[in-house]
Amino acid sequence: MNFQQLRYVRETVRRRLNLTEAARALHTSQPGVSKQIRELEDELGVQIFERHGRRFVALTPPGRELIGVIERVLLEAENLKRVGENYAARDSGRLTIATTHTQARYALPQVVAAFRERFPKVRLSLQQGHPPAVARWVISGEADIGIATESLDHFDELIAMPGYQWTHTVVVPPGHPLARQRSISLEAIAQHPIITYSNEFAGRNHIDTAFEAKGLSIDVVLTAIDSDVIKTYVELGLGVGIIASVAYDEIRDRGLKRFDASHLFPINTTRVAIRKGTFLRDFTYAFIESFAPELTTERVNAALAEGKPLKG
Amino acid sequence: MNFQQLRYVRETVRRRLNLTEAARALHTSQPGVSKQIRELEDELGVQIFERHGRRFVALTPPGRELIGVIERVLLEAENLKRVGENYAARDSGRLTIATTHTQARYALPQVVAAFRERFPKVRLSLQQGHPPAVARWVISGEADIGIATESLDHFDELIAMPGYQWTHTVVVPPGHPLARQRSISLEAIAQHPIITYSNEFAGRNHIDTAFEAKGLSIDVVLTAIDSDVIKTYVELGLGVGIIASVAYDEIRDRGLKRFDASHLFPINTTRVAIRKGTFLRDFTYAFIESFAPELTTERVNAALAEGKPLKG
DNA sequence: CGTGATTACGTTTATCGTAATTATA
DNA sequence: TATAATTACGATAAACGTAATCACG
Repeated sequence: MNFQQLRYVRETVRRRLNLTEAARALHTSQPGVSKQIRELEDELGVQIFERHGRRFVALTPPGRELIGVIERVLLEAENLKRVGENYAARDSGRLTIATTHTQARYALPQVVAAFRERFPKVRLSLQQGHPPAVARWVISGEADIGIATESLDHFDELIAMPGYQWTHTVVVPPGHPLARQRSISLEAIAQHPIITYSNEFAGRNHIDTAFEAKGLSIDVVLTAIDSDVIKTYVELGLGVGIIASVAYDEIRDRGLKRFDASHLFPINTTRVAIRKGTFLRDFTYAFIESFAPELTTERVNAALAEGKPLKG
Repeated sequence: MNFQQLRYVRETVRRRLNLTEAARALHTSQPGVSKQIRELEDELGVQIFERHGRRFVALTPPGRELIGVIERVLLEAENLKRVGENYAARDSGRLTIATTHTQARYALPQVVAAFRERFPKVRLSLQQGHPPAVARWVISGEADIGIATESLDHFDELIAMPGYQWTHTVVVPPGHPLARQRSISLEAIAQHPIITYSNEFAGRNHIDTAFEAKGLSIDVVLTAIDSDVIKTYVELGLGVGIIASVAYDEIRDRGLKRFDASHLFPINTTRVAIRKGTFLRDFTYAFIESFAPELTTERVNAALAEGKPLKG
């Protein structure tokens, strides 16, 4: 039994039992993966994969149990490397943040800038996608931390910690009928076409539920994952924009009339997610704390210890 | 990085940083261990062991962090093997029970007999020692489960579950002054020499505290880890015996006068301990349940899941 | 000096990739 | 027939044991 065999099995499962894909993903040859998996099965004395002739069609019952343990072995093995790096090269390494557009564009720039100044040797990368993808990247280890407003707290494998809270803002172009009003209401908005975030993004749930609660039906003419896209189409007069308050820039967006909508839609909580059982580098703690000052190393560690029970 | 390297490091730590002993314990050569440990250190980029010249004198700070992770990796790797065996050979394998004399001699025989009948192919072994040793064997994985009355609930690495409760019995030889009495009191016992269990054994704590609570000083003339030894010396007239009730055999011990002492000393709880995070074979669950019927597979699993937080 | 870690080196074993083969949908 | 896993085999590299060396207490 060796780590390579376990990696092969894990990757094969992740690639939906396609051994060829797994081999490609791990930059190795298909026969090698095939042989190693067989040897692991021989050593453990059980089949992990159910085969129809030569095709992998499912995990066997022991395979289903094994895959959980294999994930844990590999997770801890990766932790070993991280502990090493944390001492060997305290201030260099790599930090991958999975997040959504709104966070990347409006909430993170200051944090990233400060981080780069403090840890110039750390290679930062932002992995951008919709919230379920953010969660998936963190779970698989492709990203170290995830930052998003939706869906991060729905996964057993993750620990989601509240980062900051925000509300929505309504924007309309200068000539719009609503632009003359002093304040705004859900009823007023509902009479116009709406442009806002796609499903599963940046508090979109909260927008829908707020209208539904008042029995209002709305006409969403355009959805985007991207506040800038939304603002662009609002400027073109396509509708009323509902965006995150942070996405309104006083200077750059002075062409748009803004209404505070914090009383109209529920408050949104943007969360920071880490995978349970992961060892975090010192600079990862620093990044999290810089993003959300309440999330100190101690508190993150406490959350990590709390959430530890993976599965019996 | 491979499992062998991790095993070498773990064993070296267990052997108090003596690499030669570690090599011997793992049936391999000293140079091999030396080289592999160095290669692991190179790969992780940190020293695990602090060396004075060529001697290992301590764990370095990263080493202290690594050893915990290494233990977990290897624990999970052993779980992989157990899962495999659990399916490959459902009813054969090996079960090692660490326990004390009293349990082995009086509480376990029926359980063992029933177990052997149900799982004839499982090789059973009893590892006998004092309670701290029992705990140590379970923690190190040398034993699968531990059964003892003392000290099992003092270890973070263990999950200790209440198995059964028992009380003490006082025994005296026929000619003893106390033998004429109908019942017995702590005050009466304290006037005679006492023979009972060694420290840290079979509720010895409870015996001492009961006397202390009444301000009685006692004269323990002989201690043993072994109820049979105690009874033998009581028969010889050396003193009053205080033993576990289960250790009194109505037939074999009819030469001794017995007093129930359940009202004199606190109730003792014998616990079953398993190491946190361990995968248990089906027959291990069966053994535990046979020993303590309330400890069903479900309850043991629940305790296992509860206790999972190892360390952040 | 004895105990204990490291270095040197040859043997053995395991791993990996290429090419050919076989089986499935 | 295209896709995908297995078998065969040769090249490469890793792991291991023996013997010799070096360093601390």
